[in-house]
Amino acid sequence: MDEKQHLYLVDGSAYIFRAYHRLPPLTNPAGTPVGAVYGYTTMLWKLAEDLHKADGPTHLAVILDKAGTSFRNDLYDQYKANRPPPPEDLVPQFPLIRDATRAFSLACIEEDALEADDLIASYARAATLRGWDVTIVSSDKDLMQLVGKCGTGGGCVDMLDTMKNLRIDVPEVVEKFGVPPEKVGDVLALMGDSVDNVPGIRGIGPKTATKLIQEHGDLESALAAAPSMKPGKLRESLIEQADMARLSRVLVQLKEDCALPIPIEDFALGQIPREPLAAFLEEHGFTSLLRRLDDGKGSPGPKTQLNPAKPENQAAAPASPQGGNRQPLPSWPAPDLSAYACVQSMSELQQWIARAFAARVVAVDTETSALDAMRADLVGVSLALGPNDACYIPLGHGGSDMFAEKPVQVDRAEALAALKPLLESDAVLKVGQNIKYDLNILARHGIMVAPIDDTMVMSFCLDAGRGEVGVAGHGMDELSERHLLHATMKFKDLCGTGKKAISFAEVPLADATRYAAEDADVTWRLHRLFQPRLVEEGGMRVYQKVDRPLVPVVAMMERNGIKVDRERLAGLSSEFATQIARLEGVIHEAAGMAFTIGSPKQLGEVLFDKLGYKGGKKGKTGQYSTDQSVLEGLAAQGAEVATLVLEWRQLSKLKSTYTDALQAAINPDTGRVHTSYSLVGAQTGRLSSNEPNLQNIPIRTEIGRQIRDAFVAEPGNVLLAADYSQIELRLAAHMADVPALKEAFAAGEDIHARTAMEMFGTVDRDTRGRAKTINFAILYGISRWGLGGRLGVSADEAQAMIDRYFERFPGIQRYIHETLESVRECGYSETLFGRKTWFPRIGSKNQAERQGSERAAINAPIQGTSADIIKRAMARMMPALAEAGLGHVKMLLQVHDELVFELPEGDVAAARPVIERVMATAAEPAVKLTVPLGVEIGTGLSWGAAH
DNA sequence: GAGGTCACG
DNA sequence: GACGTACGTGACCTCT
Repeated sequence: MDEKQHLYLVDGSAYIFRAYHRLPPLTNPAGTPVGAVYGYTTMLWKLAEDLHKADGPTHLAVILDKAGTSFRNDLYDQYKANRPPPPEDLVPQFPLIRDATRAFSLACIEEDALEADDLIASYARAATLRGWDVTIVSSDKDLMQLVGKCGTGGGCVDMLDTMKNLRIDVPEVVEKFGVPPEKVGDVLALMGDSVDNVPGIRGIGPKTATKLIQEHGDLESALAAAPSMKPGKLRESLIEQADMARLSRVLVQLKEDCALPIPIEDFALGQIPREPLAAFLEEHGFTSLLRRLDDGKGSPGPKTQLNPAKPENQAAAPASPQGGNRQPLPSWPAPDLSAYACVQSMSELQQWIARAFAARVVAVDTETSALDAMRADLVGVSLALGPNDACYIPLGHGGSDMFAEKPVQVDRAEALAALKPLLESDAVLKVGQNIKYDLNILARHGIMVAPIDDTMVMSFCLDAGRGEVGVAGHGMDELSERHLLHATMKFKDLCGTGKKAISFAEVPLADATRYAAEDADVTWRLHRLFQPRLVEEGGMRVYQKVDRPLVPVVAMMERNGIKVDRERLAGLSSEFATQIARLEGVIHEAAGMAFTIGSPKQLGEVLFDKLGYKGGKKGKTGQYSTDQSVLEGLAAQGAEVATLVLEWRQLSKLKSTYTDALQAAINPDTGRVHTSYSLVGAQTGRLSSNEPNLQNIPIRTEIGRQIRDAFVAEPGNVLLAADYSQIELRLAAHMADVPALKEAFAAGEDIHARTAMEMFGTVDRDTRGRAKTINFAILYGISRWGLGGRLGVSADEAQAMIDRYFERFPGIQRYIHETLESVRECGYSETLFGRKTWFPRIGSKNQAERQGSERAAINAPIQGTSADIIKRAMARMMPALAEAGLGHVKMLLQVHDELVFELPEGDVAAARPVIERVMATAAEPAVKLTVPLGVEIGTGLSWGAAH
């Protein structure tokens, strides 16, 4: 008949304490801490996966402690008396443990006046008597007394420690206690238990207790033998505290005859139903588990941070121009620069590290000798654990002046070795302001910092667009002044500027401590402010789902860098130089005088005053405009000089910005060019690239394209470029719900040709080009004058085209109207993933300003959604490649709708479909698009050849 | 430091 | 009646 029954008894209460201390302080979309719940959920998941395995559970119940006292308190009023209250952020998780258990449709047992251990012992006994095997899921040492117990029916007990993935049977117990399980109670009675406040015998620890029981067999024999022992402390303790030991023996004895509230048959496991489990996983943002549930595959996935899954439909917060300060400041003391510690010994450092482990959240900042994360040397590290509770650890001060005395510092390698476990611990959240920089600095020292939060990125998810025009608005100095009403020390005041500037390594320790520790302190405080705001204001979703996972990915791309062919660039530079010199001569001759061609002012005067060409002045500065369109106009009039100047400008631009600058940007250590991406640079959520900017390498002209050929792969490798095709138009078709455009994309049509057909009834080079212009005009927020100017038609004609467009593509006009209405009402626009961009000037009385904001507001959801999608693709890319055995493929660059990789030529065939799939499905499962995302992939020995 | 110009998506 | 006319960036140059 029946196969062997196997009952799993899960010690839930003990588990969540361990999970709490082992996992980072995660929160669910509602802001409730759920780190321990997550750990608990994954543990149940693992057990459920064993369901059909040979030794897996046929029956399972979770046993929980119920708050209150037990019979042991009647025996000993001090029992568990000195147990500290559970941590504040664990308390709200207790009820969620029951929810989680119910979500798995599992039984959950708790009884007043009974401890979980006693219920477990009683159930274990009942089951073994019936001949069932029992596995106790716990690592509690008290429960080890039960291991190996076999009932008359033939069932036996073992234990399973899911965290260490360890089976505990009799040999393991013997290894731990030196005695078999039935003697464990005697050992425990002697050694006591400080956590439960079981007294034991003072002065006797595990070693002595084990030895005594090994020698004498059991507690009573050991106590009886005491008078004949050799005189000493041990003998006296045993005699004097014999009663305490006997009391302890009773306290540690498990009660095996409790009434069983639910019969064991009721614990039978079936297939775990999808609901209510899916709803629970979704509610708490356990999306990786949710995905596995839907995949129906059980392999443990990557540990993911939590993501909200709910759309944000809360009422919009009133728009405030600066953002932030609506809530009162917490009652923190103002930053006190004299309160910070300078850590100059390993023992002090060890104390800070221990306290950081206990605090579980630590703000971290690194100080370096320069701003380039790929070249700078580490000079020091600062940590903050709370307001004014911060320190600076100098590691590389002094040294440039060989006569000056070097300040006392801990050895850098030793300090980093001590910091590494903290910085890499899953259980401690590391908070930084622009932590990507610190990630890169520390990665160069072999430390892979995780998990992280970034206050700069958090600020961006809250307040993008809110700062003054042209100001990034997410720098620490600004955030401190805006949110903490505190002016930070300025780097300039410490190190100076320009030629007189000194390295941070030369700053005296006292000043360096004040500056560096203040940064960490401020970062810690900002984190405390932003965390609840992200939840309340609905920014958590995009932060956790899109931006935070991207930080380490972008850091890695920056470290990867890309190889450029220096000789090729140098060749182009000298070619360009020759041409420029030749053109200069010709231009000066044509002008009849020598002048600075690169000066728009001088050029304007030469063209319009001296040579007498017709052209308008421009506004405020009273200066002639000489930009490309003006010069092209002159050239069309037959002005030879204009043509020459255009050519000169192109070559000067290419030489100074690219062929010269890129050679200088090659890192001497790596031989590659490492850009730096800003995650908060563009209001819409796009990345930006700087020093050097690798997002504007020429491609549109043949002469500029040669520069792309200088971006190359290492020998044996190729570059692979993967582009989203027309992603913004596709998103516009989806978001505005335009049937004709959606059909065209679904059918894989040439979208500009389709537009031309709809607009003009015919497709040729001319109408397709005009249609393309109109399509872009739509994305950018259209005006009749703007479109007319671009197409070279009157505003009235342009308006007629716009009307026709709206007619042929219904949905667009509605989208524009609804977007603007919503922005006027809420103050911000939103992407499909919930990224907000604020438009404080949408209601401006200045028409130009207001209309500018309106155009930007029409564009932001589209451009921003596109940015969200490629960011999601980037975050998923390396895990997906690694799963396909392609973990060595390097992701190098992102250019808004393009990703560039470097990989061995032989791996192209394998990598191509993975990259294609990750990019094409990047919106899922959060957003279901009604248009396909097209991805085009090319490879070659150079970036130019990969297109 | 501002303004003009132009490289990219 | 004038405004100034496409969205988003960053780098380089000149001139104050």
